[in-house]
Amino acid sequence: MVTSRDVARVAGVSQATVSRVLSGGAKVRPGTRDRVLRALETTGYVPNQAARAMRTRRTGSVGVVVGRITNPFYPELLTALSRKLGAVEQRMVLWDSEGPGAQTAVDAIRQRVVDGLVFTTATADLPPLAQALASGSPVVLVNRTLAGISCDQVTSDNDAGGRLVAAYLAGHGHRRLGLLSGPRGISTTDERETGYRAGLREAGLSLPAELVVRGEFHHNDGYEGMRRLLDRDDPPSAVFCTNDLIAFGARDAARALGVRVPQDVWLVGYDDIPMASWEAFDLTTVRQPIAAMADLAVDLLLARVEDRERPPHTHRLPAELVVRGSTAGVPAGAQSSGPPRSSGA
Amino acid sequence: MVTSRDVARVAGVSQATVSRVLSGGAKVRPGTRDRVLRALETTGYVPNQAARAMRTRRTGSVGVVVGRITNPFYPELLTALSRKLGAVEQRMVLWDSEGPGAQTAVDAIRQRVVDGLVFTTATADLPPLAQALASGSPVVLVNRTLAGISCDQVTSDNDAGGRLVAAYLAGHGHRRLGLLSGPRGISTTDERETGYRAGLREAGLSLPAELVVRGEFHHNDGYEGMRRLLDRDDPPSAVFCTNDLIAFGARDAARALGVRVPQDVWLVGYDDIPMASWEAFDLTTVRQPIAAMADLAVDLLLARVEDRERPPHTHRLPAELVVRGSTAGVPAGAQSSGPPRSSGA
DNA sequence: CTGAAAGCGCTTACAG
DNA sequence: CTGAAAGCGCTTACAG
Repeated sequence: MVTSRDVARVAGVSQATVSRVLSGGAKVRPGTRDRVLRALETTGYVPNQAARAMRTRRTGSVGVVVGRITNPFYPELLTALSRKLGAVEQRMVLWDSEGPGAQTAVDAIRQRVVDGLVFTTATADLPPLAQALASGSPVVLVNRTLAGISCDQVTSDNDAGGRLVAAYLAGHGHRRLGLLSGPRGISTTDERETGYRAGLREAGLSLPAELVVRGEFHHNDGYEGMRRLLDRDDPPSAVFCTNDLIAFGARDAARALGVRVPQDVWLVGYDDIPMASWEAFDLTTVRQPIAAMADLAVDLLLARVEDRERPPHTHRLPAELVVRGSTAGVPAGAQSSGPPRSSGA
Repeated sequence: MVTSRDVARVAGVSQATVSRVLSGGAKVRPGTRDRVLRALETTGYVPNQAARAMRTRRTGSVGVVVGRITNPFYPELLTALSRKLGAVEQRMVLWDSEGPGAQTAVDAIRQRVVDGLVFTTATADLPPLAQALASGSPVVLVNRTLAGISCDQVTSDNDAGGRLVAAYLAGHGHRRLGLLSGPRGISTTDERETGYRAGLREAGLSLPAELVVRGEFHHNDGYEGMRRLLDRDDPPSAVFCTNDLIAFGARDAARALGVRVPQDVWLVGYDDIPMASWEAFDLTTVRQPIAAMADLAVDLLLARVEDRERPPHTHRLPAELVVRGSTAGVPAGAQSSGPPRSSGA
């Protein structure tokens, strides 16, 4: 393995000078620089990152904690984070938040393996996260956020997204509305639900408790939840699912029961993952600005690595409704259209 | 930040003794060990990984290069790799093979950021991979393999998988068969196609050139390819898609054209990603042993990190046919059933 | 502008 | 069994 000392010998300079040429910042006479550059070339030198990290206290790596890789939203977010990190020349060290991953990730900051951490699935009772925050480690939350903690956070405006859906459905004459969601206590879906309820209220509608079904965030939960709604004597004419995966399950349940979408029931999801546009689902959904969220999260984290004292902020980026075939109308307000036929299930 | 020197002072021993207690291997008198252990506890010491890496020339991290995160197979493989790496207490540094990721990953070995690299999307003309192999860096290929290179490789037996599909379809009376695949030159799908052709040949059947459509590996490629097959006067009665994503696209195309699956056409995929079992697709497919592949790949890589001279091997793990609703029969041989009605498209 | 030197925080021969 | 010391490969004051 070739070291900066080897390069120095070839260039006929001191090892420190090689380091200066590499760093770019320091003043080096052009002739000297050229000799070093040539020596760098001939030796094929690559700096030892471990040594550099020890001296500079910067690893050039960022930790990312993702969960539920089974939800295709996370691979999307992961890709966006990976792209951004590559663009700012940072490496990505990845952990799964299921299992001991979160703790290992937090340890990695103290071990000087990463400079900071991006959490994508923060929950209130995540001890490792609390520990990281208590020790002042650079941490940013993206996607899921946590109220009342001092930490940079990035989310899309889930409340506004839920309102968009409510306004859209109410604006198209729906009066009997359902909700399929995940467990409580998760910021994203809680906020979407809150916005949805608020939007319905403003339209003079309410969300009957019997038309709200909660499960986990899997396809099967949407499937079972939708069955329950459609098995009723008084099923909803439109159902909002707080993420696309649940909506896919719901769509499949409707298919299995012979209930047509959108003729018999409208379906709206949330996330706009790529599958949402597939023919099988053709799902109206709320699109999160994933790339912008990832970019901002990384920028905030790196800023905090440089300055741990900067005041933390929570950022809510706007989301937009994407209308597809699972609802049969243009967005409310853009054009009027009659209410859909009520469900025949 | 607390160092091993701080721990030593608290314990009243030398810094070297702290290091010995930490390493576990060295002999330390029980009383001394206890004092160090207590000091470790009270100080909350965490070893600096950068310093350790510099001394030991082991980073405790493995690089993983994944591509096409848009194909849900890769998140599955990634999860399996992540799980295995966690189990052997290795960190995962992730790069996307699209863009400069592969080169950055290879550089990371020389930079001593990772001890070795797992490639999941090797292709013959990947210069960074060639470079890594030429320099003798620890590298293992999983999923996609490359013939004629000296490197540990792990794949499922794609050839046998393709044969399974051919035997199954031929055994159920299909005589006019189609193939939807990706571009040539990728080991996985090439081998599946080869096996499929061989299996058909053995059953006395051939694969007409006009019933073979190639695209990329996206949903839309399957969609367009299936349209072309179904638009023919003489469409196939069964179509093998060399991965599930293509099969989903094909399924959606059939749906759009009003062609029923499996009544009008049988559909078989490859991978058995979780979505394959969703109602919308209910896809007969070939299941790859992803966890076993990931486990083996990591074991091989770590073995090579310890001994770069060990002879490389290519491992092919068995795959199995999973029968679902996109074909209307139990596996050939298990029970006889008549041929399906021919396509009405 | 450049070199000699210190030091980042460990591990591991080398003595004793 | 334990300590003093060397050294992994860098960066960055400190002199000059």
